[in-house]
Amino acid sequence: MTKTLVRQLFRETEKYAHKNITVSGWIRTIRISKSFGFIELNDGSFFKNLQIVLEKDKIENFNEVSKLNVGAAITASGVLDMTPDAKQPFELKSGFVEINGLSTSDYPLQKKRHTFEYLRTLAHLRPRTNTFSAVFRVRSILAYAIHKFFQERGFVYVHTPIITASDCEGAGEMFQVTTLDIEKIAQSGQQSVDYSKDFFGKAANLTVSGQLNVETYCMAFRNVYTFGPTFRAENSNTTRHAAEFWMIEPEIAFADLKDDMRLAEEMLKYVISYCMENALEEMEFFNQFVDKDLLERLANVINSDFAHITYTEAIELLQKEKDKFEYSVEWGSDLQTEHERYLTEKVFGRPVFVTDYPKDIKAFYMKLNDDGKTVAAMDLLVPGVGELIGGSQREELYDVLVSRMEENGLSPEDYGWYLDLRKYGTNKHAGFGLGFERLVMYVTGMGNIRDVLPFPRTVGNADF
RNA sequence: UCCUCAAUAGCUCAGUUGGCAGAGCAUGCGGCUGUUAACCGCAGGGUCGUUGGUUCGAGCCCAACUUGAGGAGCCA
Repeated sequence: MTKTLVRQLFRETEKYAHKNITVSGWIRTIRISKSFGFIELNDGSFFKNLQIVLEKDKIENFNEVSKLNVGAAITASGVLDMTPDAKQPFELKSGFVEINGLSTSDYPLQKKRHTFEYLRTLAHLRPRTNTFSAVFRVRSILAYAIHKFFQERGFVYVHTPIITASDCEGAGEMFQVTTLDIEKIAQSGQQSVDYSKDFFGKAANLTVSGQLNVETYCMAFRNVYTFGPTFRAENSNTTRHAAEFWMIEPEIAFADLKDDMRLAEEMLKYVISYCMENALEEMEFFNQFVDKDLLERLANVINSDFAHITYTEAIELLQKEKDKFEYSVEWGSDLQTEHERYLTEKVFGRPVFVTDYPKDIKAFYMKLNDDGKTVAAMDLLVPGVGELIGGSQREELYDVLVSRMEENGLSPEDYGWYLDLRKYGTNKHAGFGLGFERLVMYVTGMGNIRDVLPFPRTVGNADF
């Protein structure tokens, strides 16, 4: 039996109108009267449901079907009827229903609104709800759009390692990876751990960033990107942080900070446009039920040029408005969340690049500017989410990089392979990191990172 | 890690000044010939997060703990 997908019915309606079709899916709602009834079927291929009409005298097992619970899996055949005057454009007048899998009366998803907190406890069932079906289809489409953007421009996709024995990169607390029996070590009472006995012969961790590794491939392929999981063991409990998240890190050779920002802006506009064209129904749903200004805001992002401001200019601007802030603003300290949001939401009302931060609050590998005080770094701030992208031009001068490492308390001998890149054919290069979940949040309007990760891992929570 | 708030039926919530534990939805049964979170009737469903305290009496007041949420820091 050839199955028709509900997506096809909506996308190529003329082709299926008045024809006999067979569909399979799960019951979202069921309404039964004495001699007829309706089933809303979702087959997973499309955001919207197909209404199936059941008539007692046309369906052999009507009584059995009428007792089905929400969540049951069925296969139904019949004629696709056009219903231009009804709420739905068409419906399936069913003549045959096969029950594939029953559900029970304690099915936890009701035909009503649930809180996101409750649905987080049902991570295995929540993709069956409207909101999460929309979120995770958009997540998939966005991931594809990112690959499409970079591949169309000749970027090489590099798989940087998940496990790393590199010393700290200053990007955050790391999860240790070990095959040592820690219970045995604890019981033995020994004072220190002999990592030479560990799997890799030294201490190893899960990666906090693929950047240093991908820079090596940048120096071979010129334009490269990573897109993979990243792990941070920070004890941070916010709507924007997870212990396991996905990051996109492009790196471009023979390029400076301006090229980097141009790339970031083009990429963001590209993936948002792609999503709005390819997830129409989902985006409309978000605009209606999650964030009323979403489509307008995203259209504004696509059509306007991003703003630019240097860190120093931003500090001057914020100092004039200091009454509005809880925290004071001083040159040399990092911008607070309230400052970032004020800049992007109130001052500019669109995405803004803040550039040239003081070197002391940024990473060692960032390009030292001619003033000797700032580095060629950029953060892209967006309304609603805050920092979406962080990037920089990299320090390409061997001696400067070594002294920057020493200033940051790192031993250059631990980074021999990284320094080699400055020894053999160094050139200006730049890159950025984009938190994929923050992008999904920005595009969907969802307010909590736990609701854009299929199975979120946060402090104290690794269920499912 | 810090600050604030919350926890009552399967879900979403109400519960007055400390005095009999409530509603809607869901569930079960019955009704209904075009429903759209269908509708109408009836029924079942509770250790009020946990532990302790104050009180004649605690869902309500107090303390600690647990869990969750929001904000801050850290960051992507």
